[in-house]
Amino acid sequence: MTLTRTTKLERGRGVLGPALALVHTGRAPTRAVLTAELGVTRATAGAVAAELVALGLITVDSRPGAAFGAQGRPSHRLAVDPDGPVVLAAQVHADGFRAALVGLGGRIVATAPGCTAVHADPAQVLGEVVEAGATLLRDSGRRCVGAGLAVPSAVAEPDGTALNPLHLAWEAGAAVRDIFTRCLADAAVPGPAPDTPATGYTANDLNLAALAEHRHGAGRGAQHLLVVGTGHRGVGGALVLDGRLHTGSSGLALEVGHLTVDPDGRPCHCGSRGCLDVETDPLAFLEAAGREPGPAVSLLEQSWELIRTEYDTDPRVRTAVETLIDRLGLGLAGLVNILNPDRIVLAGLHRALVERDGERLRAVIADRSLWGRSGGVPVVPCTLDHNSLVGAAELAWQPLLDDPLLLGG
Amino acid sequence: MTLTRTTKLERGRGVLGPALALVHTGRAPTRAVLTAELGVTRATAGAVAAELVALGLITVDSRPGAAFGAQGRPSHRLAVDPDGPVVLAAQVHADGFRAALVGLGGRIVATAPGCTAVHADPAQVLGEVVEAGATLLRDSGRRCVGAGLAVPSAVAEPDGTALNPLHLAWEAGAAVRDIFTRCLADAAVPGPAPDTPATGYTANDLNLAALAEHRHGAGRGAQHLLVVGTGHRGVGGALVLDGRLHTGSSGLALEVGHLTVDPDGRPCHCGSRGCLDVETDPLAFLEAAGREPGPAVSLLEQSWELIRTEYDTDPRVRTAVETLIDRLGLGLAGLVNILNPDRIVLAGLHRALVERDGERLRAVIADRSLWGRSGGVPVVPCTLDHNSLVGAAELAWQPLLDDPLLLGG
DNA sequence: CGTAGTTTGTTTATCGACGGCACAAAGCAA
DNA sequence: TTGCTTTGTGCCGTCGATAAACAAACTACG
Repeated sequence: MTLTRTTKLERGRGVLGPALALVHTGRAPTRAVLTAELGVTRATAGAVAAELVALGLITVDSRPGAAFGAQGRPSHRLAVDPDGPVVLAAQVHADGFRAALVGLGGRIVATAPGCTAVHADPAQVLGEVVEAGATLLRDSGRRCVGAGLAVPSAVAEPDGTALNPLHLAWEAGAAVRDIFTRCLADAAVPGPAPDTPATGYTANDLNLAALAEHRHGAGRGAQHLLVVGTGHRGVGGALVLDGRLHTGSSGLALEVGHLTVDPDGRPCHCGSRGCLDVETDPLAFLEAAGREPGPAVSLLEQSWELIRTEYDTDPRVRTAVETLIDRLGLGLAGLVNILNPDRIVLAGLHRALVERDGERLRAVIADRSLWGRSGGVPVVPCTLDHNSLVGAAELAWQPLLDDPLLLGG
Repeated sequence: MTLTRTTKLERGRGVLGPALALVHTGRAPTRAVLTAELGVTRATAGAVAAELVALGLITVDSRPGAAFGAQGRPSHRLAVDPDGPVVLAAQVHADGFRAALVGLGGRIVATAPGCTAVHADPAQVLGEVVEAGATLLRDSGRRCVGAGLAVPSAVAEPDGTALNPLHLAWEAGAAVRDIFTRCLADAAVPGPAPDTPATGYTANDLNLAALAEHRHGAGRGAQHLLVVGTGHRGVGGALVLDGRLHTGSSGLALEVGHLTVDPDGRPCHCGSRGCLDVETDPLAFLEAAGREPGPAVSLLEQSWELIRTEYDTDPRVRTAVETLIDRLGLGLAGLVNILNPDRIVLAGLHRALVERDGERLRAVIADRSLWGRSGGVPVVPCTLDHNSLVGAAELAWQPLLDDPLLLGG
């Protein structure tokens, strides 16, 4: 008696994760492409796709007429299941927070507008954040398989503490990841395995923005992606290597804010002068443009608005843009010499700078980097809305992208 | 009739490579440890070890009395086979070159002393290098399974051209890897597969030194290893991430020589002032110590000698050491902020600096790096002789470490 | 209009690496 | 001695994946 009928649906454990990742990032529109990308046979790719469909993660559009292709038998389109599970993503920032449900493919399914709730106690803030997310979940009626949080602070690994949550009035070293995890358990937010509470994945917001841009935005396809950007104050960096966030040995890599870009520049709290941090952030821009800075929280919006409306009319604005581009270019050149990225994506105020005068920025980088003359790194603005939020969702998806069978296989 | 006797010796394709790497780096002294490190069952580990023995790569010391262990059944020692295959490793530098045969475990089996042969034509130099290696091979009568070359120049990927072979009188952009491969074919130096010529793996000497130190020297066990060091002139860096050399998107990463460490310092050919390159190399040291620099080629030896003999007697030497340590510390702090390594290994002149006053260096780094106060990165001198040579051998071993069955399975 | 050619998808048989388990071996501790 | 602990091996099952043949769906072209 050999009734070993366990095959067929149990297939593809090893390549199941990579296959889901390919559909998730839009790099596998059909099973044929999936076959090539995974380097497996058509049989395997077909079985894997069937398994992912059975798990409710992707769809195969088999309707007659939906097939497409130039020659030979047409393909059926592979896509993320729009009715599939979601993750709870959240971002806290100086203005308050934002919670959202995010599906595979980085699609934001529902979002609760940012509520103002700056409070010195992280447990209270994260409690409200999770509560808002849980409400979204209940209203949507969808299955939740994880949760991720973006914070405006360096996050130490592997303990998940926030080292410098300057804008949140939290104490340095707050155990954000543990607190977030506890809040998720209190609100009974489930993780990938049914009926077990979600782990509270947490990371720095710019790091997560980088991850999101790499998978769904301006960083797609880059092997060594460098992301640099400002928030309201200061400058942060992130590196995505071979598709994974590089956070260094203890989560503190890419603290690029204190590269010297002007030996005679402003004094910085780090003790040096002319750091990237104080020379290319919104405050420095407003000063260079001769504008009175408004409330700290909206310095970034104020700078954006200024560049958008007065770049062509006010020469001081144009000069300020050029000054910041020169400083930023110097800093990026230093990073290019050390990291040798194949693409640079800029966020925050820096995004506006590259949008306004990308040629000047690229020229400065090429001129000041050692090997710049031969080639030159592409420097592009980021393209995703809410990239930190989408990045937080990526963090939550990761266990499933590593092993989709966690769902219930 | 089911005579499917193909099992048993064909076992362990997937874990064979990692297993060899563990024995190669000395992290698997017994099959029991191998079992734990690989995360497989004892049965698999045993079969894998037997396979590696059959391939002639490792030995299991089964002699009675050679077993050891605290409790329970004693273990037999696993070791690299001292009579196993070797690779041809070579290094070219300003003084000439050195060729060697290197066995698994980074053991130098035979070496030809450096001959002086600085010539403007890389093909001629590499021809002599390979000839010397081939002679060593013939004399030893051992099986050769690959070849690696270390050059004092940035090597561009994936084309393998030398971008700045300053000390070799070669033209920039020389196709070193191709030339090396051709010389190997001319001399009939075999690669891993029998009777097929070796590929001429080539990389920067400091990068290879870093790889060697990570696998067999001061960098063992580090996950994020930063190596910085000088040659005769200039400063180079290298990063080993999760056991693999990180060379950036085109082989040009870790060009750390042009970090600014003294805004008022010496002018550098890069256009800036006070670069790490010109502030912490042997020439800068000799100047700071008030010594007349000798012939450029031996500036490093001259500096070493000076530190060894006059550090305790001549206050100018001590001051020069401290000055360079302060400058180097500033540069390393910048790198720590960007890369967040868990260990730093110093080579060349920098090795002597950390040996003389490591405390001062660590203090400077901790003081100038953002998160230095909480922890502090271990900074240690390199420990291997001829680490670039051993690193070149690692490059040659790599295909076999990825799949030992290349040998003839 | 029909046939050839091309590419996609599925079915079936089989392979091979590894895990599980039972058992044997080799030392130490009473 | 008799346990106890740890190491090493033989046997079989299982699971992920391949290979190869077949089937399907469309284009190109005479």
